[in-house]
Amino acid sequence: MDSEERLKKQKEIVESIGCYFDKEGLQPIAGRILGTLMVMDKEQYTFEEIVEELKISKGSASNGLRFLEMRNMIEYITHPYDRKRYFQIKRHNPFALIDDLKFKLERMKEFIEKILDLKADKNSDNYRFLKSFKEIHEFFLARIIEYKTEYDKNQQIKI
Amino acid sequence: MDSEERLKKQKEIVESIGCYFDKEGLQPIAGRILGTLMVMDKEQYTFEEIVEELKISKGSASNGLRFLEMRNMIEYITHPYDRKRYFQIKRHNPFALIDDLKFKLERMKEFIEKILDLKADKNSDNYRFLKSFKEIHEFFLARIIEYKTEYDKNQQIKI
DNA sequence: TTTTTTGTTCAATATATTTTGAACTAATTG
DNA sequence: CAATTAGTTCAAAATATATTGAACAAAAAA
Repeated sequence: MDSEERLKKQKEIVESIGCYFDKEGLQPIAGRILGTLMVMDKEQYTFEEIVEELKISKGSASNGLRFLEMRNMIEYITHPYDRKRYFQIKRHNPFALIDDLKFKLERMKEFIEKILDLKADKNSDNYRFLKSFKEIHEFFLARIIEYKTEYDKNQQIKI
Repeated sequence: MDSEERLKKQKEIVESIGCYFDKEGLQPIAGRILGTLMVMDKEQYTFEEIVEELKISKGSASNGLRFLEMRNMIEYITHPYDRKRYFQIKRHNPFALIDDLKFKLERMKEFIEKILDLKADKNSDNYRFLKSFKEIHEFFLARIIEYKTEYDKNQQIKI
């Protein structure tokens, strides 16, 4: 595969990643910025390079980068005697998706507990369903920590 | 706690569940409908009852109910000689959140494989990070099936 | 057949989100 | 000090999404 063909394919993936994250609740431009930082061979982009690469306004770039930074998806580094910021994907939370599930499970569990508490009929179909639903949440929550530990252990063996 | 007080608290939870699902990408009205079906003591609502309970237009109710049905979050049952549809929360997929994670992990894994494949430098920081990211995805994916099986086994012992 | 019930559909309105672009700031360079 | 660099901010425009309400449809009841 020649360099030009690869570049074309990479830009296609940037777009499809953009779409994906768009559906996940990112702004379209934020999705494309993230895609660019993940996919392209260049590992660090300055503000101005993002503006050029994606052909967007400075305002949008500023907004999108702040958005991604706040969501902990990117970060920037700086160099001495250089005011530019070099943006790159944040490389230190590979558990993001799993942590996200953990958060949702916890949140949902809280809701369900309140709901159960307020139900008049503790024998109703909804009561029983929600109770078993809560138990599944607890079951998976209890294991998420285990899995992380197990994964870390596996990693150490590899090293 | 008297009945009136309980009702008030239940309606509060309906609102907070509505907000939560709103952030998760549901329409505000859909979130409230779902909340109502989860929280209130009444287990089945007709179209008209939803309209009254939430004080919304018929169009919104029609739209919200269709939306929730398509997302497999509610269902309706009917009775002979009765044209009304009785809506209730869908009680048969307690693994929804977990299945959702599974889907996301699979989706992300596909993206990452494509990205890795197209990277020019297989020794770059991003390449190595994304590779370990992919491995975590595979690790958890492999376990999700196990967990379901394990959970089902636990349930059978209980019964 | 006419009326009522139980909805759906769709155009218009309301609301929220994204994006731009111009004006601005603060630091650095000449 | 003036000019340049590297952005941020914010109001306005563009776009997308949600909601309403009126008109409609299909089945059942009168």
